This record gives sequence, structure tokens and C-alpha cells, in this order.
Amino acid sequence: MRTRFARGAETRLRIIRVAADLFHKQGVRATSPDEVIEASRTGKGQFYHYFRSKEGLIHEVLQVHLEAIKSGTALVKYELGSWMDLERWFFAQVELQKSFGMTRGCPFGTIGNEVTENDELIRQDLSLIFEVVKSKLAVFFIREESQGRLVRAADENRMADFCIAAIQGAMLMGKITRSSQVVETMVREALAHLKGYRTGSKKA
Amino acid sequence: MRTRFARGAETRLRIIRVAADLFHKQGVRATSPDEVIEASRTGKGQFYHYFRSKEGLIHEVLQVHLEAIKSGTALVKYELGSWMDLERWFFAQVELQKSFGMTRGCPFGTIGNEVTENDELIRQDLSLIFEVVKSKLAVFFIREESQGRLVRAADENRMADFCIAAIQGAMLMGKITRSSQVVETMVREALAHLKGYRTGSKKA
DNA sequence: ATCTCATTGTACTTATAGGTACATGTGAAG
DNA sequence: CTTCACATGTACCTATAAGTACAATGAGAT
Repeated sequence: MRTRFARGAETRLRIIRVAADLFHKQGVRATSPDEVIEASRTGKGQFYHYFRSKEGLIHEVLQVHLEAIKSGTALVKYELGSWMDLERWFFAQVELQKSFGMTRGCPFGTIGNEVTENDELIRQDLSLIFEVVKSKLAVFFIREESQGRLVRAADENRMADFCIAAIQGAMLMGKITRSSQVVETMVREALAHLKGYRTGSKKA
Repeated sequence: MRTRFARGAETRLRIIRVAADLFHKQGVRATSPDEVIEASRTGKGQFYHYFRSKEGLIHEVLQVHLEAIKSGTALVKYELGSWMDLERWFFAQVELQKSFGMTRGCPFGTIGNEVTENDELIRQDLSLIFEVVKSKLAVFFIREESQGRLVRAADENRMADFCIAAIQGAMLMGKITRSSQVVETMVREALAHLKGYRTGSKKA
């Protein structure tokens, strides 16, 4: 029973990976099952054998993303141990965007902007992903605070939300302008703001 | 010749307005010409009489937005005369989002996130819109600077970019979480950061 | 060798997207 | 009161989206 489901699982994962890439590249609405099927070199039979529907596929893709974030196997590392790590967190995403020639945004933001009131399930999947990311970031700020390295006015949860919204806005503007300039500006300003919450930081 | 084109111009504008609303609500890919036609109570004949194609319509919609921003007739006022105006600028967008029950994001950001490499014209339209917005915001910061009210480290262009990316990220997260909390957090943090560039501001 | 069930392949189906073709209406200028 | 250009209405049309139906294959259990 060891390899009983191995072949299928591989096919399934191949479809998910291809879909994730296409969703990132062109969004979910612009990506048809047929396109995923062709790019993954599978067939209709396989597609609908492994996924109820297109929505089911989107859900599975997001699950895989979520697991990668949780387990730390994602391209971006969300476990921060220092301010240097935080900088790396920001810049890792900029670099990823650059590697696609500034033609793509954040994989989650891209999908998130497409959700309407009929995509409640997907919206919740995304909400959960961002909640997990937020808590990972917050953990860092909370640790800093517990060591007395943050000023009293600092609110770790707000700081985490700020990080996420900042990088989302930055990447969206980067995609629209096809330039990394705005992204880098935003990241630097955001970091400057966050560092302002460190004890003993000279303003700006 | 006064009313010669009046009727048609009205129909045209009606289509544009309906389309703008649908694009804002559900994005451009999820909005078909048929839907626009029905919601605007027109017909195929009229639609394709006034617009070459769906892409043409999107372009026209963005032109109308652009003109509204330039002329100051948009729902959000981009001409800032004071820091209070800047706050209002941020919060006006939050209020607008709230008025839709947090189900929508920024009209431009929503469309911007949908553009792929095949939508170069639309992408440029959006780029232009954001450039105009940026310059309007920058004008305020430059005026402040010229009156010696900003610290030397302040960069007016970067500050303007920061404003735009911040509000974009905020609204996107607001739409995904369906909550105004993140949005308000982001706006307050962003304002705090910007105010840090004022001369004589106590840090944070 | 066969049975069984996961897996895969192919053909068909319905609805919608996006657009054309063409016919008709209408109102102001001549 | 006709005419011509703008304006509107209706009927197509082709491609694609999303999904179903069902047949065929193939590897481990018996």
C-alpha cells in the first residue's frame, strides 16, 4: 500500500504547482481549467478526478501555500529573529517580484483582489493565510517588546498589520508601474517607521 | 448643432458609469459586455457603437476617472493644503470603502491587480492616474518643505509614493479581511510616519 | 491469472464571452 | 419633406469556459 496512491499524488501536485504559477502570473479569473490542464500535461479526467471544480483547485492551491508558510518551506521566511531578518523578509519579496520582471504582484494579493462576494470560501482561505503571516511577524515584535527593546507606544499587532499592508501596497504599485523603485521606497519607509518604535532610536 | 450629439453622449456616459461601478465591484475580467449592457439598459448596437471593444471601454472608464481627479470633481479630493487635508484624504478612502461594506477595494488598485502582460494599454492608463495622484500629493509636501516645515531628510516624492502604496495596501487588506480595522491601523501608522518628517515633531 | 479500484484519455454538452452584420429609427439641416 | 448622419435594436456567430459521461488502462492484492 506504500506506492498505491503515489502516482496520483504526484499528478495532483503537478496540477497544483502549475495552477499556482498561472494564478500568480495572470490571476484566477484569467486562468481556465483547460489552460492548467495543458500546462500540466494532464487531461480533463485527471483534473476533475482530483478537484471538484475550479474553485476547489484554488482552495487546494491556497492550502499548499498555507502549509508552506506554516512549515517554513516557503520561498519567503516568516520566522524572524532579528531586525535584519525583518529587512530580509521585506526585501525577499521585492527580489521575488524583480525575478519576474515586475510583471507580477504578491500571489495572495493578486488572488485577494479578485475575490467578489461570491467567492467567500476563497476569501476566507486568504484571510487565514494573512492571519498566520501576521502572527508570525507579531511573534518577533512581541519578543522584542518583552526584552524591553520597544517603546511603550509600540503595538505589536498593529506593527505586524502595518508590515503586511505595506508590502501589499508596495508590490501592487510595483506591478502597476513595472518598476521596483516604488517598491523599494515603500519598503525603506516602512522599515524606518517600524524602527522608530525601537527604544533609543533617533527619529527618522 | 447644440443637442446634435446630446443623446448619444448621455448613453455613452451612462455605459461608462455603469461599467466603472461594475469594475469596481467585481473587477474587469468578471464583468462582461453583456452585463454592462443590461445594467445600463442599452443594447449591443449602442455598446459597440461607442466603444471599439471591452478594452476600449476600460480605457474610457479610466479616462473619466483621470479627468475627475485632474479637475477635482472626484469623490476624493487630491488637492491638499494642510496636514488635516492629508488626513482627510486618507480617511475619505476608508469611508468610501466602508460605504460598500468593505467588499470593494480601490477602483484603480482592483483593476491594476488584474492587468497581465497582454493589457499594456490599461496598465499605462493606470500608471498615468497614479502619477497624477502622486504629483498632487507631492505638491503639498513640496510646499511644506519650501516653508521650512519638513526636516532635511524628508523626500517629497518618496513621501507621496509612500502615501499611495500605503492606502493601496490598506484597502486591499481591508477587502480581503472584510474589516476596516487593518485599514484604519495602516492609515494611522502611515500618518504617524509622515508626520515624523515635520520639523520639531517628537518622534513616533 | 485475475480482480479491483485508482488512474487516465477522449468525446460530448451547455452557457457565456466577445463581437459582427445588418436593419431600423430619428431629428435637424437643407 | 426629404435626406443623411447619428442613434438604437435584433439576430446571428465563433471561441472558450467549465463540467459530464464514460471508456480504457494498469498496478497491487488474491
